[in-house]
Amino acid sequence: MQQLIDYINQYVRLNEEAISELCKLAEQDLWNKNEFILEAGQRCNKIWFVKSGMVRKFHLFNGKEITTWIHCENEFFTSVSAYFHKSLSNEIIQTCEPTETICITRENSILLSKVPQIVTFTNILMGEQFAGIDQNTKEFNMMNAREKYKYLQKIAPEMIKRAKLGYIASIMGITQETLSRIRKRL
Amino acid sequence: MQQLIDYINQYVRLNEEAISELCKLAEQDLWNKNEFILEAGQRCNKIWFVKSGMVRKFHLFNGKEITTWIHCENEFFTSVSAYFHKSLSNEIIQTCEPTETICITRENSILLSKVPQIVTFTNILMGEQFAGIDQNTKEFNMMNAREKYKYLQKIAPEMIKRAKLGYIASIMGITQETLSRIRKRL
DNA sequence: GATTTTTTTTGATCCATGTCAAAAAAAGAT
DNA sequence: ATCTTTTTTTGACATGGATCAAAAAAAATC
Repeated sequence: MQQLIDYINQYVRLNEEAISELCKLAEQDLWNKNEFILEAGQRCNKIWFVKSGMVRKFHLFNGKEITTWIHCENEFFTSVSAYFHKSLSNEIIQTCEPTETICITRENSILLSKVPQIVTFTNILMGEQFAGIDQNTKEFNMMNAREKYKYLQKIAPEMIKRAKLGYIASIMGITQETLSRIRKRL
Repeated sequence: MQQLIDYINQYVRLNEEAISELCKLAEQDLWNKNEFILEAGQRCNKIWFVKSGMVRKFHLFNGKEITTWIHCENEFFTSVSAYFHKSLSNEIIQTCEPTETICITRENSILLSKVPQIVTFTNILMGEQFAGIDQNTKEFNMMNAREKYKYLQKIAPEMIKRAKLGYIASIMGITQETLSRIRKRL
């Protein structure tokens, strides 16, 4: 739990009370490799934080798995569309390694919104993520495969080091054969 | 101003007081075709609503204009990264047609956060936009040029009808020659 | 540590999209 | 209405990345 507190402390100063509320309302989980944290068709009422390990978000398209992102230590993740639209998820979230997560449910997040520092943090986080996705989309669309790879190396080095070739290729929207060739003559 | 109120009313019920606050704090502007609403290097402390007309967001990359999105009537726009990071904008926002906008400055948005319905609306809007971008990114990355075009026709028909070929091609990350050919044999 | 399964690499070929150049069409200016 | 500028279309050719198949390497299992 300390790890989440440290992370939030980078953005806002949490006092005793805020920390105790957080400890009361955040839930820790332990997952094996390849376990499903969220399956398609489920509702998604949680936002998770990766304490250790790595998780992959993907969906099925014409029977094939399309990986959209991989989250490593100290990142938050959820099915953005299912969480915010309160709809059934078409995204699947699965661990890639043995993983420890900390999660806040929607209910608890409402309770936490009585703690001003948490609200501030949530707003900052939201803005960051929003701006981040906006940025990535823009950049990505204009890049060829090699440029995309270099960009990912810069913004997500852990993912590039640890994730399977096929997953990374899927995120980039190219085949794994092409990614293999790019890596060879980089 | 009524148009903005109507729009917000689709999501939350605004009472007399909320409406009067909004009218006091929202600013209307009129722009000619091709005017710059936001230039590169400026700070961006506003969120705009398109009352009529059309605006284009783009940035420069190797001296070339890369269009990232075009907003039509009843859409909100801002430089997401500059607004949320409070940084200098690398995005440029320009009108494509004579355009009427309504904007809320950051200061006024803080004042408006005393009106609970507005806060609710802001949160909903934020979630929508976030989920929307997330969705688009995912979809787009896996599509070929023709599929992207069909997708845009579905989610942004006005833009496809009214915007210049070159702008749309840029959003799609393809050349305008290719888009011209796609349109021909669609 | 040998065997099976999964993942990555390599090769050959094909196709979608890019590039460059020029013509045609449309929009804007006088 | 005519002329000029901008935008869109068309053609010829080049190329990045896809596809299919198979080999090599790495990881998991017994």
